[in-house]
Amino acid sequence: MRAADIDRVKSLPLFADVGPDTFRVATAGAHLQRFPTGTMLLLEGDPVDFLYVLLDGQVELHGTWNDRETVLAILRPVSTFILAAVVLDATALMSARTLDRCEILMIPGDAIRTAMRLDSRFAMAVSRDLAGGYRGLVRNVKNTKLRNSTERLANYLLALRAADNSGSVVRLHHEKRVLASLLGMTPESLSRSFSALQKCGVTVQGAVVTLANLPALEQLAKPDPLIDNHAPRNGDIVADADAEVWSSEWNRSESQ
Amino acid sequence: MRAADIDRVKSLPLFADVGPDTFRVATAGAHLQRFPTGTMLLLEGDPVDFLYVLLDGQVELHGTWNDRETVLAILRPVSTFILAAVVLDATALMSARTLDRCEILMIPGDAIRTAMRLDSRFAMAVSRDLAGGYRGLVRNVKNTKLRNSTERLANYLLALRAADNSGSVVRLHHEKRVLASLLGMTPESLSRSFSALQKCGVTVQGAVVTLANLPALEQLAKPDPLIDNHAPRNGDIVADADAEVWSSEWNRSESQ
DNA sequence: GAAATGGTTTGATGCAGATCAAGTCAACGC
DNA sequence: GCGTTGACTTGATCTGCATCAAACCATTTC
Repeated sequence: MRAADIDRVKSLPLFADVGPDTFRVATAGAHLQRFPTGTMLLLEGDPVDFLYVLLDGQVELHGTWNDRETVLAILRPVSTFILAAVVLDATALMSARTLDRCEILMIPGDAIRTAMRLDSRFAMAVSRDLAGGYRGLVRNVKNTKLRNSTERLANYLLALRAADNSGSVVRLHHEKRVLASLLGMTPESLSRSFSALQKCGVTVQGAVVTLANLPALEQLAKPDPLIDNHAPRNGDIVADADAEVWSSEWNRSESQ
Repeated sequence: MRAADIDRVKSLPLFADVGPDTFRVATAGAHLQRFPTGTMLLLEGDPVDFLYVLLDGQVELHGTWNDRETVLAILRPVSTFILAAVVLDATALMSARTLDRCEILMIPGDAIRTAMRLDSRFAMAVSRDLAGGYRGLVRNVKNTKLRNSTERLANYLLALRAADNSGSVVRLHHEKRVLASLLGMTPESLSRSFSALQKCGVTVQGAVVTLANLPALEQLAKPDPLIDNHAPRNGDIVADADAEVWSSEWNRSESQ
């Protein structure tokens, strides 16, 4: 593992707060691995032996039932996943598949649990990570139960814009069919939702989306800090505690 | 607080593993309170100052957006809620409302965070609790995204049966309109889903539901251990680790 | 360059579930 | 008793989204 990679791992919220000794215990036996596109890293139902740290590429988490499949989250570097299963030493509830060539650090679950036992600061960091992931999922559930598909898309676009702090042009980070499943709709419906947003100044060219009329888009989307983590708090300063920082997608969607 | 109540709190997974000293720190300044039916304990957006432990009665957690409202979970004793917000010292993402007269222990968030810092075993217990809650929500998301409303109802009934290990007669624990919202449908649709299940031997009389043809119901419901926490693991012994134990509802739906 | 491939869009149609509106039933109060 | 209230059901209708099918378009492959 390169020194630069070690720094990137250390800079994760999960490890930011721990001393070098705990860091050594936690990452004992960790190994870096590269995977080609489309690799199944983990199948739902499998026992989970490692905490995964995505350093490069994209990973999709999905679930299946009765021949149906749905995308639950898409991860981008640097993020950890299946922490919850590691903490409980349980089997995976979601499958993980690489969407690109990926570079992933795999940390034995035992090492994580040992480090937690030895260092309450690390255990607290794990708790904070899990709490943030929990709240991300609560937001996700509210999003799907309270909004229709066009509203979800509109808010997704605003969240993208906020995350990449881009101007009026945002780039989609993944294929539209993947995005559709993530947003809980079919590719056809996504396509039609995009056209429905034309009246709010939204135009699409491949992966490039132009938001020409932000006020109109926001009026339709009605972003809400209690659902969309990017949305502005009504008042004042952002509390340090809300370093929870992430919605159900991309970066830091702590998983399982 | 009565001695019996202390024992009930101690028997929570969150506290089961900790020594008497940590328990004393954690519950310092805790006070027991009674609330009438329909009391708003917490409004989404409010800062969360206490960890709540429901000792008696039922509490509904719900979320709102744009004049729409949805029930996210229903808690039954003994369970804790809003642990995630307490850990992060953040504002609530869900509102909490009593459905009955309730008896609730309120533990200052500071005390919880202090106890975590002092005792890594307690911090690990918090992590396990949050991890279990996280996985409950993952199951919930899979349930809503992968199943239609009749399938969700069928699985709900099977879960009820398993939780109360009742025979072929189960009792609904709450009003049908609340159940409908929890399952992500309207009361009218719930009513029609119940009639749709008649062909699987399901009959309803008020809160009493009779499951006269379990095999048929299961064939429609297709319960899955990766969604429904009650569902039988395919093989052998249930791992201790899966003491995660709960789906998104009733008991132990660790919240926020 | 032609053909094949795979993602995306567009159109026509169908259906699950929401909405709107009565109607039923039980509990409760005066 | 009788009327009120509120939960639940039933029926008629509407609509958002899925499904099915074809067309489109960019890449890749030979």
